[in-house]
Amino acid sequence: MTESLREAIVAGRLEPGERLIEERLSTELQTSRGPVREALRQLEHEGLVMSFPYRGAVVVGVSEEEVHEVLIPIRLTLERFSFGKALDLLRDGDFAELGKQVWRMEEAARRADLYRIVEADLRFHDVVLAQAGQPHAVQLWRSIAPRIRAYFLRYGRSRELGLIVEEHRELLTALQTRDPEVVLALLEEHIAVESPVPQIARA
Amino acid sequence: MTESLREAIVAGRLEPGERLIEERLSTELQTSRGPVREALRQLEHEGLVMSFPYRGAVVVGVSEEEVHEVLIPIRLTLERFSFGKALDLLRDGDFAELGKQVWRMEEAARRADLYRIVEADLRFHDVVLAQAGQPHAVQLWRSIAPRIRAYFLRYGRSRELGLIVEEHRELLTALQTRDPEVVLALLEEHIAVESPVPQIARA
DNA sequence: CACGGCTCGATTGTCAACAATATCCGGATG
DNA sequence: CATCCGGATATTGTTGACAATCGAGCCGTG
Repeated sequence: MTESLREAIVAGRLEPGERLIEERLSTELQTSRGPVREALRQLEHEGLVMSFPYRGAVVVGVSEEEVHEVLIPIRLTLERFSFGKALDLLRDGDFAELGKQVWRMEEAARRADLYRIVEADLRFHDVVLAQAGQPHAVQLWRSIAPRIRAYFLRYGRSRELGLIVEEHRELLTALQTRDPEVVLALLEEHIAVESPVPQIARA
Repeated sequence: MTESLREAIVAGRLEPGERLIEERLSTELQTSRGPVREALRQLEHEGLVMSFPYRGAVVVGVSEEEVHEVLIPIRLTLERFSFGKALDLLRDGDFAELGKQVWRMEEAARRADLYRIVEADLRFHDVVLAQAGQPHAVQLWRSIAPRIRAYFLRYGRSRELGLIVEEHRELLTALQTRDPEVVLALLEEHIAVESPVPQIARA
């Protein structure tokens, strides 16, 4: 139910700046104000909404700059760490799930369905993150992922959709080797391409 | 009110693993279950608590590894970006507030009061972050800061307390020069010392 | 006409009762 | 004796009513 609100924002049906009134939402979503409040808090912590005491909540956008300079670097930190941890913990069922997401991406790429590609893309990463057994990393991942999703959908990258599929296919086979070197190298590159100017000072 | 719950966890009066029952908390805190629920959600998004549907909430700890490999690197990303942004935006009032925090740290260092030092330390950084005008950066900062606080208080660093004060004094004067080079160099070092092994691959 | 205070409508915050769900424990059963 | 089923209990999820607060518009006053 918080899901449908999130979708409305992420998919762009609700514009940044738009007010979210609890009572209106509760009637639209066929529930009472309690659950709506919790949903709004959830979205607030996913950075999709900002709220102020006694003044309500508004939809918030993501600047390209913050995506590249904050969200993507944080994502890299989280994934580097978690993929390394997950390597020895992934089981057959997980690989099956990952394969399923790659397959979904294929299907979606065939139809040029950006929405479903991004969905499967993030789900792929979520599966690995979740298996790494690092509570704070998952928690933070789930906090930033929706914003990245919103950004990808709004400013849909020009990159060939097929490339995304291919990269994940490679990532999956790399994971199956359980070799940190290979996996982290691929991962780094996969995420970095979306972050034009890494601002790490070079000696 | 969520403040007092947070304090109890951060200061270690509530051990990791301990259950948090809404009704009990609501009577202790002289309020009803509604606000308690919201507080628990807040703490969940600060990573101090984990909760599961129909099964309640428990206090969660922070592993040293996640602090060094996840929280501190993320903190670095956030502060590098935000300090740069804030440089041109800090006003006299802000510098006054920063000076006040340095003064508080002095006082606390004199008494070897780790709690108040950490409090003023994080407040110092919050002031700058808040002025940078980057909503996602502040939001994420406020999400990770409490865990860092909990970690510092629990595994109080061995570093000389006086050093912390000195570093902030330098940081403040650097900020007043509004020179990015100087500020970022100091900041990088200040935060890095708490992160023994930066895992950035070096060529 | 500008401005400060006041009232009022809209909206969020709080509360207490009720519904739904999970866990624990005892008893029947193979 | 182990195991599975069922009810009792503890706890969370939901709801509707009430209280507190904010912001806009009105009105009097300088």
